[in-house]
Amino acid sequence: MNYTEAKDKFISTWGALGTLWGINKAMAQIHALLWISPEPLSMEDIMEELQISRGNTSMNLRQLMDWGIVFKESKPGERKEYFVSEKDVQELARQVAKERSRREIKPVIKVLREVSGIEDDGTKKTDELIKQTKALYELADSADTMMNKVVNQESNWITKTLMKLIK
Amino acid sequence: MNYTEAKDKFISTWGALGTLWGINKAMAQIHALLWISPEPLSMEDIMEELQISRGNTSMNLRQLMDWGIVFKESKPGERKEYFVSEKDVQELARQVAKERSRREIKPVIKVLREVSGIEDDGTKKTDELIKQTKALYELADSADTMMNKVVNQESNWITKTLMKLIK
DNA sequence: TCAAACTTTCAATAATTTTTGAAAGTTTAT
DNA sequence: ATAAACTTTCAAAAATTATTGAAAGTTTGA
Repeated sequence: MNYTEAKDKFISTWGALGTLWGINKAMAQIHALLWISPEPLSMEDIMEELQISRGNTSMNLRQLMDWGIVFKESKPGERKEYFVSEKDVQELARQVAKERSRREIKPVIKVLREVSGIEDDGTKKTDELIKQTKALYELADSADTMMNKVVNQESNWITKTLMKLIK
Repeated sequence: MNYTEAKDKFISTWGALGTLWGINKAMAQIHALLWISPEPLSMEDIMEELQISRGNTSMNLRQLMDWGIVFKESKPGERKEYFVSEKDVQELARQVAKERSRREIKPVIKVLREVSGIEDDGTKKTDELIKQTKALYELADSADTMMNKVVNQESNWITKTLMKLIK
């Protein structure tokens, strides 16, 4: 496998993984491209390399910036804007965990707390609803608390902790 | 919030979370419905409650069974088949983690190993490709190893471990 | 063996999501 | 103030994914 084959394989695999996890393909592929690029890339560069439109590129770069894993960079004396990705894998993981918690997990936890907190009328179906949503609430809340713990630690805490758990 | 409101809120929230994480809405909602149902449900029951077609119900029940989180149950003397979900939250988590690892994470790890293992021709772009995909490989591999550790422990290992980390 | 009761399959259709591209918007240099 | 260089927006189109429903398939009891 030469450079080009490896690059293309990485970009398409990352795009496919994104799709599987609810992230659109273009967004994941732009991230992959920037992740392995030693230099900042312009919008033109990205459009050209991934064969996608200007609008698509613009919208997905905005999303990546909203997620805090891609940044704008201006080269002095140039009108064009360039983009770079966060290059540290731990920081990438922290940022993704933080955003998914904030946008997706926390709102669900809130609903689980509300639902499991309804008044128990003593019927079997109400008992079961309360019992099962409470169990889910407790699991989700522990997992989320841990994720946020991770997010607020220094960058290599993850690795150290995982290593301790694994061995 | 009464029983019906709480039930509907739980089912639609679970469906929406599924969608966000790449799981189809019907599949997530069928799971939610079975999760809180004190009794096994027939295909008719599910179609009726969620207002979805027979075909859709059948296909998504199959997927839930493939994931190992829903089971068929036959009531003696009845022709119809009934369905129940795994009721233990830890077992649910283990099973989902195990399947996502097997189907989605492991294949990506394999690609990351291949890509990061290409011959280094000493160019800046090849250096960066290798360095960045290797970092991703190491993170993904640690995370996956931990997940599988979790999967192969007794059911309450997760809770104990999370508790240790959080406190 | 037949037929009733039930489930699965799958081609067609519908719904949703993504992508495009051109117009509108913005910034900067003169 | 103008225009060139660039980015963003958004309605329309395309692509993808989910859903339907009827035909085919299966199982069971008589």
